[in-house]
Amino acid sequence: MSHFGRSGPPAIRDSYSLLVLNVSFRTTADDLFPIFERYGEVVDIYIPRDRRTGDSRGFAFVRYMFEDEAQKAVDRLDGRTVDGRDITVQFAKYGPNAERIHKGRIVEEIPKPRGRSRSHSPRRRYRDDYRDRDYRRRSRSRSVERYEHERYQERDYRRRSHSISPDYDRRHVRNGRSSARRSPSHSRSYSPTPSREGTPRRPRDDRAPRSQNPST
DNA sequence: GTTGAGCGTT
Repeated sequence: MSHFGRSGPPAIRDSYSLLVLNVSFRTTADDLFPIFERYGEVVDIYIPRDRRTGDSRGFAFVRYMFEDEAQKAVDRLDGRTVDGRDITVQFAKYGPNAERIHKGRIVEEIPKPRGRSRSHSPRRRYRDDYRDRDYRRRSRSRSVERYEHERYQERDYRRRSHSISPDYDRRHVRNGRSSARRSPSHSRSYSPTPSREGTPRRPRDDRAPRSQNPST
């Protein structure tokens, strides 16, 4: 019983999740199993891996059945040296579901949030406070900028990946420009994304200025 | 052969 996740992840609601950071890139679940298993019964261990390379991202998730064992593992394994690197063990959380997760485990269940409790709306206060700082505009603006930047980098990266050397190719075109004309038909096939020709260069520019209605 | 803040299912 060394392979976890092969048979599918166990019940999350019945297990505590621990996040192990700063682990080696070559560290596997089998390596962490005997280490975490000593402090409690590990129900599942999962290590996210890159879809491109297939290597581990450097962190893993370990699930315990009881919080006592999980807490002990965090206190014992946190800061411990594994595979030559000092790992960081702490309780994990499921992103947006973190609200329902406490100490890596779901503490509250929200089956039907339909009931609108006007008397109980503590979250609304946070929203108001967030808006008061006017950070939403700045935050979104910056996020968009970063997103555009990442997209550009990804596109450029793929293009370069297609060619061995962009400089060489560019210089080659300068000298042997007729070479490209020699095979115009093949030039089409070399296009990685032929559909991009008909794609507008500024999609967000078309919907931004005209359709913008801040006050409704 | 490399890297190092983070939050998860092929």
